[in-house]
Amino acid sequence: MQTHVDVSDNALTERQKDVLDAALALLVEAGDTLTMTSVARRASCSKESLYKWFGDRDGLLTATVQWQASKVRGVPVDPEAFNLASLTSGLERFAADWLRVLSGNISVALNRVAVGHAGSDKHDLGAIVLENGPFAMARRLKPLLQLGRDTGLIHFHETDEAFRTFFGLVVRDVQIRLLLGDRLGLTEAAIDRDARRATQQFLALYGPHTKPAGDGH
Amino acid sequence: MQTHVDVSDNALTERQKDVLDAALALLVEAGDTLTMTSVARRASCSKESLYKWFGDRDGLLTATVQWQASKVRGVPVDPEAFNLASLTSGLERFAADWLRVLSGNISVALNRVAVGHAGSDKHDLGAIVLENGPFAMARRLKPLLQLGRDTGLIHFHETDEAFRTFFGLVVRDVQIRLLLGDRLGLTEAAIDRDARRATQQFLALYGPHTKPAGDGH
DNA sequence: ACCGTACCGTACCGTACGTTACGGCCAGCG
DNA sequence: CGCTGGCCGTAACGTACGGTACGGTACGGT
Repeated sequence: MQTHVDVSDNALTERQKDVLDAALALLVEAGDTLTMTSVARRASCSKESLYKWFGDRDGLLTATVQWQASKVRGVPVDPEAFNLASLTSGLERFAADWLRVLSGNISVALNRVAVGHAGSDKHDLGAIVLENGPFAMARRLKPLLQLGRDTGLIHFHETDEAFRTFFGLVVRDVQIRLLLGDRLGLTEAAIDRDARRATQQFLALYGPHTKPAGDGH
Repeated sequence: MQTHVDVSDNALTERQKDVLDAALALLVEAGDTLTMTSVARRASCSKESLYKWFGDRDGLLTATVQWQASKVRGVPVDPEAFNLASLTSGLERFAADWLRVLSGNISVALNRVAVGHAGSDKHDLGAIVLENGPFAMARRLKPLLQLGRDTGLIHFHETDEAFRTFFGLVVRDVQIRLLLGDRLGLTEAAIDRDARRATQQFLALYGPHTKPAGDGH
């Protein structure tokens, strides 16, 4: 007996993708209180199909999380002429992208259910979100950091330590406050400003010996 | 008709406190899946009493969160002879305390249920945890930061911005990873090291014009 | 001795929801 | 045309759990 549907392969019917998108929408609206019936109704499919495709409620949630994760992939940075300007803009773009994702409805909803199910779970949603959230971010950023170090633009011993500092400077208390229900409406302008500030602070700590940067004015 | 039990006053019987401690323990063990029956059994009290005292399940959870919050109060800093050393040690102590609380079982469990209930909630647990978590931390730290600025030891425009940067440098990805189920066993030594590193980085950004600090190796 | 109050233990009720089963519709195909 | 298989819609089942009711006990006040 196989585990019904494997999302890592693209073994998903268009129909099934539609169903998962419906589940995603409901997850955003209703959080973890979504019912199998509501998903079936929203997607205009039968509960029988839901159980045939995804096994059980947990399987549906897992498939939904993985489906969303598979949509966010990609966007690596490829460096040719690499200098301080491209490092800076790379960090800024990365920070802005990350803040945009974090503050989006979908990310907040998925992180909420994953946090709620963390640990005591068959398919451990927490691990999946962890893998496709912070860890994926680390994997995407580290090459840029190491390139910066190799070219002598920034200095650190542990890549992981540098990454985590950058993470802290970018995210700060934004994510936990959003998860706890604080509105904190991040405008596009505020995101760009935060991304620049975080990058300047990071460069002040690890970068060329400029004088330390303040809070951005 | 009043709302059953007011935790802000100490209008709690010893018996009721015992019940809330039992609920807290169950929350740590079982998360949001704790049932009224399980609380009654663990606390050796009747469900009738639970409903008389706390109204409903939500009221019990709310009272439990507030009860825990009321235990964490206090520990303000009072400055007499204030210099760079006392600012540094104040920041370090603060950071270490915060990391210790954050990584404790109780904090993780409470943040999990609060995140799960955020928004769609009668007694909005998310707001309560927000108030007693990040916001309380900000209220406790800001006087120290402002004292530092008044005495010319550090420089910033917005106290809130300075606080949030410190928050980011201290917490980094620790909290979200813990909430998502990452073990990440923080030893006492690691916490002290992180507290010192975060403080040094903060001072490098906002403080006296020393050269920027690295990641502490 | 009697009453009211507070509480425990437990049985009970109602309901929501996960899960399963069934009947009907439609498409592809021999 | 009739068979088969996949899917929809819906009804039904089982259960877990929130919430309530009730009998029994201890205790303080009068």
